[in-house]
Amino acid sequence: MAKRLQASERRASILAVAKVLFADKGYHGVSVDEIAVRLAVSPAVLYRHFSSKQDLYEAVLSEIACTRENYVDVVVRGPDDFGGMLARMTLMYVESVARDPDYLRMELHAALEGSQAARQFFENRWRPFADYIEFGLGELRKEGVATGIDARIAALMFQGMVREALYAKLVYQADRFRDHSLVDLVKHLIAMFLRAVKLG
Amino acid sequence: MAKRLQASERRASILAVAKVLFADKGYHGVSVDEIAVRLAVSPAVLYRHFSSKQDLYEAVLSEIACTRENYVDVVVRGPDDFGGMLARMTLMYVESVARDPDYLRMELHAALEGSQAARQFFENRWRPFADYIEFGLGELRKEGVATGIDARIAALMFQGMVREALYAKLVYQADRFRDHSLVDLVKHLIAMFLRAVKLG
DNA sequence: CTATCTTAAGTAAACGTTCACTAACTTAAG
DNA sequence: CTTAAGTTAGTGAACGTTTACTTAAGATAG
Repeated sequence: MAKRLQASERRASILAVAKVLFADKGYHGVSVDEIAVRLAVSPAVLYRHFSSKQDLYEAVLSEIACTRENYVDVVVRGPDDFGGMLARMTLMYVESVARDPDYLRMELHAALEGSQAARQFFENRWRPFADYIEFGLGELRKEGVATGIDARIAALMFQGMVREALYAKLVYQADRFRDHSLVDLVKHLIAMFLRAVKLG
Repeated sequence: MAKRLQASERRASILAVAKVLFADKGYHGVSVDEIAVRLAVSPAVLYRHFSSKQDLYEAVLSEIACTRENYVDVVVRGPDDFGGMLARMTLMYVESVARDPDYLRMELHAALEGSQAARQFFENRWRPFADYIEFGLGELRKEGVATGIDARIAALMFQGMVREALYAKLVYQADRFRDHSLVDLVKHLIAMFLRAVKLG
């Protein structure tokens, strides 16, 4: 018999194992038995904590989707120029993703499935950047700089380039970039982005 | 009984139907029976033309992955400045993807599965851009412009921003960009990219 | 006729899920 | 402090379904 855990601990352990497997192979790629085997527990245990496989999957998805970065520290500590702040926010985000790449894969799965969670991923993970860029460029325009830029499209560009760096390093593991660390890559990209919005 | 087709026509019709379904739901999300039903044919027909479900999937994947754009027209017709050429190539690519969004989804599936095809997708679809950017920036540097840019990272940025635009419009269908056509979006992005590499 | 293609009707294995049951812990009366 | 009753966590086999795949017989064009 498997070790007896408190309901809350067991639930957490199921979520942790399911997350790794679902991130790796997607919903249909993982069987309930496989999850149970990894937990060294019988399949029925899963149904004590989740009403169905789908329910477990959605719990995994929403746990990841609902995680938000707290950028307060980043805003407080350091100069408040647009580029510097954006760089600090981005590096914080990128480093947190690098620590847990399963997040990236789950985001992709959610996007392909068109699930509700895909929207949450955007709201909690990317929206802060889009908002900061739209706001920041708006302020700068009042000062007569960064004029003639569509802030929304700039935010799209930013999101795309950061995402591509994350994919290249964490999903594709393209060895074209073996000489650049992820942080290094992101710093280059931000410098280029600032030029793109006429702040370089 | 279903209409009798020549082997080659039947094979092609199977590939066409399987492509739509696999692009939509991924390998494990589609059953052999489902494909057969859509073809109005019995499952055994599939096994006459493909040795297994996996074999059929790989045929779909490699058919898409091996498609290459022919950029000759684009290179010949029009001025040969770096920005103009890049824009024409990109628009040609983007329009071809818009005509067949299943390609995009299959590329994502392949990436998540880490399949061999993922490499082919890059080689046939994105590599031409990466190569053109690396070469073009190299030439420009000799003329003393666009200096101090890492061409490889610039190519990453370019790929990311184009991909993000495609996702936003074709996969996510984000209505933040309902006012911009895909072509419009891409033109803005290219203008920004040129500034990012000091050519704006 | 006959070679080729399609079909209906299967197979065994894997799937998600539920079941009757047992082991371990918690509680409170004697 | 014991001990019996009650509660929670876990088991493993079995359920009905769906899966990928096969076989043997029927239909049709050349």
